[in-house]
Amino acid sequence: MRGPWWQKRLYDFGYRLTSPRQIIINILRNTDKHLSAEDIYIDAIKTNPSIGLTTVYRTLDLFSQIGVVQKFDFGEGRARYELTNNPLKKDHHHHLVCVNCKSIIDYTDFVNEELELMNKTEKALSEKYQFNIFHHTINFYGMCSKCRIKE
Amino acid sequence: MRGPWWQKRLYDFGYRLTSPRQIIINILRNTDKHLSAEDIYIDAIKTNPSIGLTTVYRTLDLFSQIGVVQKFDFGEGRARYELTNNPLKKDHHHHLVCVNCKSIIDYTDFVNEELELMNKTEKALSEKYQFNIFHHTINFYGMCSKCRIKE
DNA sequence: ATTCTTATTGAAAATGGTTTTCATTATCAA
DNA sequence: TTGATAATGAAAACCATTTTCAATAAGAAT
Ligand SMILES: [Mn+2]
Ligand SMILES: [Mn+2]
Ligand SMILES: [Zn+2]
Ligand SMILES: [Zn+2]
Repeated sequence: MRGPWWQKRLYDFGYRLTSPRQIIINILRNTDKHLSAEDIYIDAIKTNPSIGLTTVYRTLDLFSQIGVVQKFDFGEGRARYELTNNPLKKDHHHHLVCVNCKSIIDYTDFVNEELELMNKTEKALSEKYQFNIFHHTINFYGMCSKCRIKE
Repeated sequence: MRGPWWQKRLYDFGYRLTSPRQIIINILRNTDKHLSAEDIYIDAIKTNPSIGLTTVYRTLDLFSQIGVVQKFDFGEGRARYELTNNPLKKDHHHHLVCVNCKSIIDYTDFVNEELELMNKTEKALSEKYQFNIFHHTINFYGMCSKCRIKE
């Protein structure tokens, strides 16, 4: 049972360890950005030109389901993905989204206070509404400095 | 300058008051749900069968831009819309989303505490990252009681 | 009330991200 | 090494949303 945590995750769910899955994980491990399926595909074919975009979608779906990656929709008409435990990233963070150029900033300011409140809220909500809560998102939407200058 | 606030909004931006726009507003005024463009379209053609789905999309876009409606993406592959000042709804609220059946609950528990923290965070973020922040979202994702029973 | 400008509309076609299909290939337990 | 079957890639299908364009209607000017 040696190997990275995400391989254990695959194993536990009865999924196989394949080359495309390893390549995709490595791409996500080596970026601090929020990549789209196409971003990942373009990067992946540098390593193995025979990988299909379909497989990228399927893999990201699978990883989302077993909690290895998180899928986000910031309202640009395409999903973006982030490795759950990315060594290059701040651990738990929230997002600041530019509605104009769609750039995304990970922030951790007040994140401890946020988390404390979110935990309290989560507890109350799960009781009151009988919800089993898995995770949460906090997004701020606005306009970045670059976009404001251009206007 | 008489008339509802959203009509003033149209006027201020130089847009015209049209029949489809009135119909769509009325649909949103009379629901406490989070409607998709198609939901609205299906309801709209009951009042005026000649309305096109294209117009529904264009109208919702316009209303989003001038702040009359809020557009949400809960990760189902389609957008949902909510009137900004809906008399049937709690004023400022956040969302609880079932990842299985996609049902959405508006909650206001701890919303004052949340808002207070969000304001503080917003101030810090807008300074630190030179962002002009317009609005925010808080979503909890989980599984509703009905879906949990079925599993 | 009538005219005129142009914003708005509806139908049809196009777009583009994502999913489905299906025959082939690769993983891994036996 | 073998067999069962999970995973893959290419092509086609899907489907929410956008674009195009000619016809219509809102509302300012007359
Ligand atoms: Mn992030
Ligand atoms: Mn709501
Ligand atoms: Zn920007
Ligand atoms: Zn549910």
